[in-house]
Amino acid sequence: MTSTNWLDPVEMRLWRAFLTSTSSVTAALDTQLKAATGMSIDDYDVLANLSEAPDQRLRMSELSQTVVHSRSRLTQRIDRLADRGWVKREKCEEDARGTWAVLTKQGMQTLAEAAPHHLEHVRANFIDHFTPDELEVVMTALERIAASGRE
Amino acid sequence: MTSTNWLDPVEMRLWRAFLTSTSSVTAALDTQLKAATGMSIDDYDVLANLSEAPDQRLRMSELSQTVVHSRSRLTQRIDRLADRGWVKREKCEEDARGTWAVLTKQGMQTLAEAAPHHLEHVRANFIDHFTPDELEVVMTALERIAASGRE
DNA sequence: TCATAGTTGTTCAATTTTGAACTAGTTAAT
DNA sequence: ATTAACTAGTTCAAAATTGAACAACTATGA
Repeated sequence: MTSTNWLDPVEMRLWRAFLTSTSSVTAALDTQLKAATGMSIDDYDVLANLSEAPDQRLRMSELSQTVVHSRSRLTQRIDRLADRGWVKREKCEEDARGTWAVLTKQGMQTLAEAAPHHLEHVRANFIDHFTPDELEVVMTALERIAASGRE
Repeated sequence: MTSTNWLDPVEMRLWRAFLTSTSSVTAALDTQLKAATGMSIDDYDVLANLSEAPDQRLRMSELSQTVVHSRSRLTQRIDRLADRGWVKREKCEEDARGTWAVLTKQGMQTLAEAAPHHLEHVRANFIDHFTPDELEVVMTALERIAASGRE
């Protein structure tokens, strides 16, 4: 630990704004999504990531990294999504320890129905608050942060 | 709902970066804070907000807004913080329905010990990844988002 | 003044998350 | 070839969160 611990006022404002914007955007979208579809924002996130993966499937461990879930948390989320028929598990041939999480037809359809509604809310609660210039800068910076978390 | 639902690629990257950076920064700091002090990042957030409030106290409802917790979630967090002796409740004179959450001496001290360590991690995981220019832009934008959530 | 509506905070049961322990399979090194 | 170390995913009990229901109080307005 160095001695330059303290945040100056601007840094503190950034940090606070990050914490608060994070929580409030997530909470708003979660509420809206649950009301409209019964799924949480984390459920949506899982389905959306699977839908874009080759063959609509990802290994449990890779998925757990991209949605930033602990392994057990993802196991149980996939259990619930499988109960609803939106996702299924398949054995992994290349590595007998592994499991694929696979988006089902029904999951794809549910996602397709949910998406326009949800993205509209993403716009309203988040995207529309940026100017085009800000959008570029914030995206670049947050991508750097996100990447640093994967090191 | 309008028909301009879909996000263009840049907007989508911003949204993804926000989701991922959010989760991974929070998760990293939470782990570090728990290891060092036994408190979660949400606990820290409550203590920090109380410490800066007049008289080191806030009404439950106000605190629940600033830390973006549901009322019941805050009730139970304060229960736990009170069990540890870091916070206490006091009846509110002006409004007999109300309760003050008050930071105790011991809570103040615990926070003071945790802060340098924690803020160092906030730097390492978040602040240090921005250039000075970005910092300004991102702060302004995220403050706008945070404010929109309080409307 | 009285009723209605709204606010504050808590409680409770159901759901979800956490984190350590575990099984099973793979990799690497000697 | 064995062994040791590592990785993938699940299980389980404890802890935390959710959201609806509730009791107590305050504000509004006819």
